[in-house]
Amino acid sequence: MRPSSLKKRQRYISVATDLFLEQGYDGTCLDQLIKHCGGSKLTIYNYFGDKKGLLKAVVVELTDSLIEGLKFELIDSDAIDSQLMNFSTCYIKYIYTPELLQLSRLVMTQSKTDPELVDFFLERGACHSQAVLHAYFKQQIQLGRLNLDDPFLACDQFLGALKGNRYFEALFANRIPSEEEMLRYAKHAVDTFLLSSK
Amino acid sequence: MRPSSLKKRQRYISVATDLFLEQGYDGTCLDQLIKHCGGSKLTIYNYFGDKKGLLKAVVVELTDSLIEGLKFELIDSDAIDSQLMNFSTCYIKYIYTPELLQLSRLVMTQSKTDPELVDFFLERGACHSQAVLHAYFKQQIQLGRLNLDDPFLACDQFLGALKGNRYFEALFANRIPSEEEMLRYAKHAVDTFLLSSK
DNA sequence: CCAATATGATACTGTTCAGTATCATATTTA
DNA sequence: TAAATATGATACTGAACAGTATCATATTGG
Repeated sequence: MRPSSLKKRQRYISVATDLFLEQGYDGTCLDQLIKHCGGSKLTIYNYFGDKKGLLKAVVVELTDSLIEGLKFELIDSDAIDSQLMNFSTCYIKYIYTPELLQLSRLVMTQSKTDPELVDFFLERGACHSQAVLHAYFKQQIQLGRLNLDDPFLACDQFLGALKGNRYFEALFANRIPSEEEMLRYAKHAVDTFLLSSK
Repeated sequence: MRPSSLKKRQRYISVATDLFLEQGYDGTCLDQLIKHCGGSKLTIYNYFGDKKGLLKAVVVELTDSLIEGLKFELIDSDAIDSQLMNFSTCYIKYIYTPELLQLSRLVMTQSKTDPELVDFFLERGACHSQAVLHAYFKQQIQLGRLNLDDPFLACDQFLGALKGNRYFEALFANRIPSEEEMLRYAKHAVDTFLLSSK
């Protein structure tokens, strides 16, 4: 690839992201991508191999970028209540990010044709979140600030509670709660969790 | 429609269910359906209008049948612990039913082209489960056996905890836990919940 | 500057498939 | 039984689209 082509490649990925998220994989044809970006099919096939390769590039890039949204500041001196609340609001905003919801639907449509893509997506999404929280739980247990029989399961179910049954309405029908509601969900989940683990 | 055609119509739905669940909506063509069932396209179009109509019929029938799996026996004299455990094991087996997972993926692929179908599916799935549990919670609160500030949210998050983060691995990648694991999940969720609400 | 190569523009190929058309045959109802 | 109608068998139409082919042009490294 030519040095001058790097930008063009990025632009393909960026526009393909918009199109795939908005119209789905099958709903997007490569001619449409070219209409937006210029270039030609030959170039796209040089860069990405085939349409699936383009999708993979889109998913890699987007998961990378979304994962940034899960970074939260942990102030050591804070009580566990506010630390958990901190994580939870961050997590709940993350899972309701419109792009993540669209991406989830996009990836799921590939579960039959590209299971590896689904695995990749889960690795960088659900599994990663859980690893972050799990590390925190184990730390707090060692510090004696938390008491959990089964930290892994506690983690799994606490994240489940944060999503709630409500999350499926967002995932399937794209109905996203207001930020105010998200905070309510987070608070309720944290309160309930702490009542059961102190 | 002829009286003698009712069976044939049922057979179309039944075979289409298998094909759609196994191969997806776009992955299934009507000629394939006819290969299995006999008949002809004209008949299919008479019965269902178009391919989407067939899908709708499949979803209606399958949600109806799946919802039966959520019936559980409630013994009044039982303690709330065992009643909740009863519901929870039933619920968790329900959500991990292979057909429901396949159906969920099938319906989600239609979120852009047929949002009404998605609403219908949510109504008969997630919303219905929540209504069942919510009714039970309110009853138990009135009986003074349960203490919840916000029964609706408690319900939402208890169902979320039962699903856990783990559920997404099943939904996206079709990795289904063993029955033994399901029972562990249910027990942990119930124990945690009761610790926080008594 | 020049050969090697990447790209742009465009047209083409081959396939898949929903939906339609046709006509002969079977079923129903009156 | 006869007219009306539903079905079966089959072929067809038209559109969509991934992937390929071709050739002229632009960019690169040596």
